[in-house]
Amino acid sequence: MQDSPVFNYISNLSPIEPVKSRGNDHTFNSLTFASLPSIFTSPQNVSLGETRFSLRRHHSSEASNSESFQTPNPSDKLGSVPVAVEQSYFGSKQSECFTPGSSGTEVNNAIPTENLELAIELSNTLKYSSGSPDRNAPCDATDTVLETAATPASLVQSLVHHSEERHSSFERETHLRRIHGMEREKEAAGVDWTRLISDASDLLNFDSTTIEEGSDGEDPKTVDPGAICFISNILQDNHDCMEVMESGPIDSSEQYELGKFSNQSEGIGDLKETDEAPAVLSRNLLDKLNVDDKCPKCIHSSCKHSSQSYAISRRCLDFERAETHKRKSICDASGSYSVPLHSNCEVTLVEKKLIRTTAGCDYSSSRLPGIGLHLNALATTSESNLSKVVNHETQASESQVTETPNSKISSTCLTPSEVSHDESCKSEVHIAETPPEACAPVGVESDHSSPENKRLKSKHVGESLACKRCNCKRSKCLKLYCDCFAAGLYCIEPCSCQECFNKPIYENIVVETRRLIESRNPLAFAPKVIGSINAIPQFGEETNSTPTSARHKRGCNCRKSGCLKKYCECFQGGAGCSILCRCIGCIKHFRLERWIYKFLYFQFILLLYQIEAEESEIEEHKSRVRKKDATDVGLGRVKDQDLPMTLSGICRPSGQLTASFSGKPKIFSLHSVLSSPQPEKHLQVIPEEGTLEALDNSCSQPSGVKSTSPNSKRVSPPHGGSEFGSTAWRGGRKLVLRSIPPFPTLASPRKH
DNA sequence: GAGTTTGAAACT
DNA sequence: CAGTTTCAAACTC
Repeated sequence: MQDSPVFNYISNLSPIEPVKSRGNDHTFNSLTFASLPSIFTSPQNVSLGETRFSLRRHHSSEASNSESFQTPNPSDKLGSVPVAVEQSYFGSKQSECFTPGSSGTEVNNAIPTENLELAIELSNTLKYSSGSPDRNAPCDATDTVLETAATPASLVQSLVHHSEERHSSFERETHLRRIHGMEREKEAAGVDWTRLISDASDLLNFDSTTIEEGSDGEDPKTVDPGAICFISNILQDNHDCMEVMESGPIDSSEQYELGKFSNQSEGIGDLKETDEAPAVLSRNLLDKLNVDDKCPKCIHSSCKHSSQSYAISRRCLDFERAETHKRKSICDASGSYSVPLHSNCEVTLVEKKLIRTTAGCDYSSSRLPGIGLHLNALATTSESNLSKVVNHETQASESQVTETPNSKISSTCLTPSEVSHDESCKSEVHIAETPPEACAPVGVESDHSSPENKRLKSKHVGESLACKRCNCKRSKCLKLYCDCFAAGLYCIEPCSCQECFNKPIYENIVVETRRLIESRNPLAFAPKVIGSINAIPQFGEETNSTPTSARHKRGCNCRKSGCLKKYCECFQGGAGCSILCRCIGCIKHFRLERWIYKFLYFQFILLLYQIEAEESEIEEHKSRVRKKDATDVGLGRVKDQDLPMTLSGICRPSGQLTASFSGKPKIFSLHSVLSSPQPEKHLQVIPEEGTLEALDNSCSQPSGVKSTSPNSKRVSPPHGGSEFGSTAWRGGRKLVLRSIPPFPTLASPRKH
């Protein structure tokens, strides 16, 4: 094929020049036009770049870790993913009850770095471990993959525990060296580890092409949303799992956790909890991540645990820091130890425990009176569920949930994601009880200096994700403008809002307003970013290779930001833009678009190839006809088959209308193009300004047969066109690439 | 820190 | 439903 003159001709064309887009700009983005060879790349090839990216990221974080270990620098951003991961899972350590000015500062700086690396290792490893859909059990001893995952996991556990115990830096270094050693082993493992990274890159499915295309050698921190997406993806997997299991009973492991922790909290005390917590963290994290792909099959505890952990993690983003902040206060007040919380069960129970144990001890002067329940949770709260989950605290729970104006609990920090969880996993309702400080990011004191708040907020917004600290002035925090209100949260002390009505004392107003808004838009308070690909079935997406892909529920409408700034809700939510987006100039648009580009380009090549073939055939036929005409001159006989310009000469029966990529590209009729329904707005073929576009305009006749003259004579094509134009008119035929069939039919060629 | 830009939400 | 206004966050200087 490559030796054919057609290909030589095609190779001389240059139809893939960057084109000026029009209309829906993200539809035709030159950046996604692949070179010819890449047309035939499989989705796996697409992920190669992601793999490279992931590797790059991996090494980058690795280097950063080493460096950070030697010279702990709290201001070091350490890359984007690490920050998010670290802070989501290990952030609580940063605000432990270190004595100010003590040597703990150094430890405090170093530990998160370790955890950071561990988190990366863990995420990659566990993602890998979840990559096999055949796995039924999380602890299959024969699964070497899982073994690979388990080893660093145990190390993580060990390390976290060590860090919790504030071991010496030498010991930490030893562990780090062990990790690095393991990593080298894994790298030596070769293919499997590469797959792991590749899968992890899929996990980091925030469209890494942005980085690849736009910035070689650019600082990884530009991909902050990826960190968010990373977490979201992890969590979403569990969310998916949770959805499968949403109506299941509370499983034994949960009860076990509950009971265990309850026993701890009741029988052993804070000190014990402190010692156990890091290990619990590790286990929970591992369990959560390990169950990623088991969900469809498992009816076991891991799933429930997973669903819990999802909420845990999201909640950890909110709570851990605040929790430590609160605990710090407790420490200051009572001298007790901090209790890192990493499970929602634990959160709940320890929350309650703290409430109980600190009853009468007003550890936070900033607490607001009122209920601390998410509004959605309020609507869906079931006493039976409450009693089911926390039957040992039924009384307290219900009283707090229903109405506790004098409760020490005042506010809620359920994330939007949890809103959905409230409905599907009502066993978590009890977790809604949260102290108001829960929304305050760690390290941010609850002062009211608005600018500082603002700055710090922007600094930590990617870290804490759901900690809304609004600054509303006119909306009274009763409109969706208000992040707190939109997230279903009451405004709390760190908020700098004015004339705020989004407070428990105005509960009726808040509820009523919510109801009003929900009447207009039932999904107004739903999570803006949904992470499951199943939530938005999309054509062309590699559903098999992409486990999850966060998407904005409505898509963005960005025009100027290129969807690369936080103005973009997709970007902000760590989600790649999707087919739902109406954004203009988005350079990181959903991979579907790239798929379309490739498809169109391939179509175009096939079309040219066919034209060339037909052309030679026609020329041959013409020569024969001329000879015949020479003999029949004067008779004026003109046969229809002698007119290649008629529709019949161009088109083929629909049975031949195939865009099949297999077999010889013999017939790719324009019939489907010409007779296609109203072309989709953003699927018009506009490879080059002034060429096809002009053709498009000139060929807007629905029949598309104007190329035949009234007297059945060939119509001379216009001259002087571009390469494509000349091609389009070659042989006296006008090629009308007015549109392509609607994409769904493209996605399923069997329909043709 | 003030002013500008941006895009979602709200409104018409 | 489309266009406009309002709003608050993000961003710039």
